[in-house]
Amino acid sequence: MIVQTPCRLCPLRDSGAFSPNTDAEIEFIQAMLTRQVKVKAGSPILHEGHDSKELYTLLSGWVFRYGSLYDGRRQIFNFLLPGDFIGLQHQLGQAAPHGVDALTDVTLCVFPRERMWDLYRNHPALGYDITWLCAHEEWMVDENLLSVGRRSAAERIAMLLIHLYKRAERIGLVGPEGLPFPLTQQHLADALGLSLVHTNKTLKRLQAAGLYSLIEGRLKLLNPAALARLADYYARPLRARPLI
Amino acid sequence: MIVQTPCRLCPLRDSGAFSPNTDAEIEFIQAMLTRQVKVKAGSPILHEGHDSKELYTLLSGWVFRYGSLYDGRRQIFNFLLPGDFIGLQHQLGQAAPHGVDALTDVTLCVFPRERMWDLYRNHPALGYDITWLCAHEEWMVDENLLSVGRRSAAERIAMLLIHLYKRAERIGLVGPEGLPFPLTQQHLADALGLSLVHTNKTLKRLQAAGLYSLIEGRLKLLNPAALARLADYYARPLRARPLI
DNA sequence: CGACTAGTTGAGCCGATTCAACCCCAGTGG
DNA sequence: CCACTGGGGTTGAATCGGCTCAACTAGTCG
Repeated sequence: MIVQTPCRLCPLRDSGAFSPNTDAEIEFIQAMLTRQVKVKAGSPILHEGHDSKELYTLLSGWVFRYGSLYDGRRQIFNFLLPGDFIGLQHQLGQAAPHGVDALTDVTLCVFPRERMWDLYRNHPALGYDITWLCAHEEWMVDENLLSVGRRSAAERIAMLLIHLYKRAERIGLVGPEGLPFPLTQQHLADALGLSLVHTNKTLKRLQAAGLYSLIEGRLKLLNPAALARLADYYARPLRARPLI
Repeated sequence: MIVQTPCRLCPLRDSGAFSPNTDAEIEFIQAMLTRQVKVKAGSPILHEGHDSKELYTLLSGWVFRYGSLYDGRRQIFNFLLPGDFIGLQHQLGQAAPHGVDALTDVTLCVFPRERMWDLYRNHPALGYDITWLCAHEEWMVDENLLSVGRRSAAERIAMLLIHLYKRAERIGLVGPEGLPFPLTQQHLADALGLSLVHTNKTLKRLQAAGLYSLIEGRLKLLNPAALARLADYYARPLRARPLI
C-alpha cells in the first residue's frame, strides 16, 4: 500500500498535542516508514504469543492492548489513541507478552524493527522520545492498575471515562456532539477487571445520576467535577508529547 | 558519600544475568554516576507528587513502586530488585506519578537526570538499553494488572511468589536456605489488590497445601509445578538484560 | 513494663459474580 | 418479504469471594 501523506504533513501534527521535530528527523522517520496499513475493527494487530518484526504508530482509530489466561479470562491493559506507539514491549524474536486488537477501523504506520537501531544512533533525540513514549504508556498502565486494585466499580468507571475523554480531547477527537466512543461494555469490563453485568449496572447508575451521557455512540461528560471527585482524578499539566 | 566500587567491577555483573557493555560504555556510566546512597528499610526514595532531578540504579536491596488515593488506599505497582532502574516514569519538572519506597536497606547508584541526554547522544546503545528496561518494567506491570484484574486471590499469590522467586534466582539471591523474603503481608496485599486479612487466610491455605514455605523470612517453593499451574505461569526464556 | 509491629483467626456483611432471561437491531439468506 | 441469527445491551435473583470489624498472640524495642 502506498503511503498517503508524507510525515511532514502528518495530520496528527496539526492538533498541537505533539512536540515538533526537525526536518531531518521527520525525513528520517519518513525513510524508515515501510508502508501504511489499514486494519478492520475487531481484527488483531499483534497476536499474543507471537513475535513481530514491526513497530507501529497509530495514525487513526482506536486500539487496545490485552493479556489473557488459559481459560479465556481477559484483561485489557490500556487503550491506544492516534499518535500512540505500538509494539515496544515485544523483544525481537521473543513471543509477544500481550495482544493488540483494533477497536475501530484503524490506520497504522509500519516501521521495521531492525531500523530502530539506526534511529538511536542517528537521531538520539528520537531515541529519547521513544523512551518517553514507553514511560508514558507505563504510567497509563500504572493508573489502570491503581483503579483495578483499589477503586470501587463506580470509581473505576468514572476514572476510565474521564481519562479517555481527556486524552481524546487533547488530540482533537471531541466534537460538538461529544466524543465518538467505540468501546462496548465488554471492553469496559475487561479493562476495569469487572464482570459485564456489574459494569452494565454501574454504568446505568452513573448515567441516571447525570454524570455522563452516551447517546448514539457519543460520550459527553455532563458533570466532570463530580466524576473527577468520584475517581480521585487529578489532571496532570498537559504538555506536548513526542510523535514518531 | 564515596563510590565504593567502580562500575567496571560492579558485583551485579558477576551474576551472569546482565548483558556485557563495552569499556567505553562502562566508563561513561561511571562518569555519570554522581554518588552512591544508602537508604534505610521503610524510607521513601521518591515521593508521590514531587519531582526529582535524579535517576537511580538499584545496586542492592528491594524496593517497591506504588500509587495511592486520597483516602490512603494504596496499590503497589511492582517490586524492584538489584539491577533495576528507578525513576524513568518521572518527567523532569513534573510531579511524580508514583512513590518509591525501600523495602529493605538499599544501596542506590545516583545519576543526574540532565546527563541522560548526553547518554543518548554519546552512547546510543545505552539509550536503547534504557528503553528496553522501561519496556521490561511495563511488562511487569502488565502482568500484575492481569493478576489483579482477572486472577483469584490464590492465583494472584501463586503468581507473585513464583515471579519474584524467579527474578531473584536469576540474579543470585536464592541461597540453599531459600530466598530472603522481605515483604510483609501488607505489602503482598497492596500489590495484589486484596485486603490484609484475606491475603493472610489465602497465604495460609497455600502453605497448608504444601505449595511453599516461609520460615524465618526465607521463601521456598515446595511445589513449583502446582504453583505454576495455579497461576497459569509461563516461564519466558531467560536472556541477559541491560544494566546501566 | 508498655507500646508497637506483624501475623492469625472468627463472624457477619456486602460488592461483585454467575446464571438466566429478555429486548433491540442489523445483517443475511431463503 | 420475513424468518433467523448474532452482537450488544438490560434486568432480576441467587450466590460467593473477599471485605470489614474485632479480638487476640508473639516478638521486639526503648
